[in-house]
Amino acid sequence: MSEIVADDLIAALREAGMRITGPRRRVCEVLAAAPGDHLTAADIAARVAVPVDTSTVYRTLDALESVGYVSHVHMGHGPGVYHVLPIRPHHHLVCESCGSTVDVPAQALRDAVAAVTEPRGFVADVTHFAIVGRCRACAGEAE
Amino acid sequence: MSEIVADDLIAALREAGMRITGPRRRVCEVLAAAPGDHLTAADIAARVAVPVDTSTVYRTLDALESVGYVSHVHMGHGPGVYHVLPIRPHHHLVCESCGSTVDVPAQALRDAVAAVTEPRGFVADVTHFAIVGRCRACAGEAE
DNA sequence: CTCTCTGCAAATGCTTTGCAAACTC
DNA sequence: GAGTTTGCAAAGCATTTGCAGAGAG
Repeated sequence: MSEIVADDLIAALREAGMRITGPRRRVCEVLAAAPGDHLTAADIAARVAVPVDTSTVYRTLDALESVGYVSHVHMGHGPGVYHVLPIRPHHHLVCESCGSTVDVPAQALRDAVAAVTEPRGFVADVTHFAIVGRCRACAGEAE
Repeated sequence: MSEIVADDLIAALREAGMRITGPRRRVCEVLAAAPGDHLTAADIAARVAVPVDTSTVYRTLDALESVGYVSHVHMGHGPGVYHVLPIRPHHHLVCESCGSTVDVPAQALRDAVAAVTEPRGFVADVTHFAIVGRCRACAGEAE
């Protein structure tokens, strides 16, 4: 029941007064089928059953984001990744060397970040950017 | 004496076996003349006395980065920014709304980030990405 | 039937690359 | 001179936009 299905996304779009089309449905299906994944727009375009134009993928992701069901994160240097909003917001640790990623609960850092940003009146969106560095394996190799 | 001057950067390039050329010297001068600034490659190209090609600016920044004198940060959605390595590493708070940035000492967050990443063997480079959100002024307007 | 959405193609913005000529050492 | 470095032009990505036609409501 806490699992998000394609129809939830579709419903949200409909409630926002948007039209339900084949391409949008297909993008929603891909997203719902990959609950924990972080997909690029190109990934989504590649997984869709019937081809959908990249621009449409972006437009659909924007729509889902505006409706609050999807968020995107900027990883290292590559393309941005999108995923259905997790129940628990999380950070992304991206290895600069091998590109692997690890998720960690956002709550772990939220307080620390707030302690730094709040005195300055800054409201941080801590999950919007990745923390880059080196994973255990690559950090080991380096030295 | 703790102030970095263009010649320090030049010297570092020379020590790394690189050649000292007019364009490189000019990029170094711009960087040294803006100690606290975060400049895009285009900013640097614009500030240089005699025109330097953008690709050369990037190549020079890469060189300086490899020598350890410069670092770059990815801000919100726009271009990356470069600056001479500060004595004290810092985070960048970028307002998604107005684009303003605030620097905060990295040390404030280092421990908190380490607490989250170290158990996973991840060595974070916390200053490489900006923390995005809304500055006091824009956060106020929003509501 | 109206208004939104799609696909295509082209444009954009940032950054990188290939290459011949210019310049350092 | 030998080997880097430059400027230029072009390519490379990721993403956005204009527009005419297709499709949803």
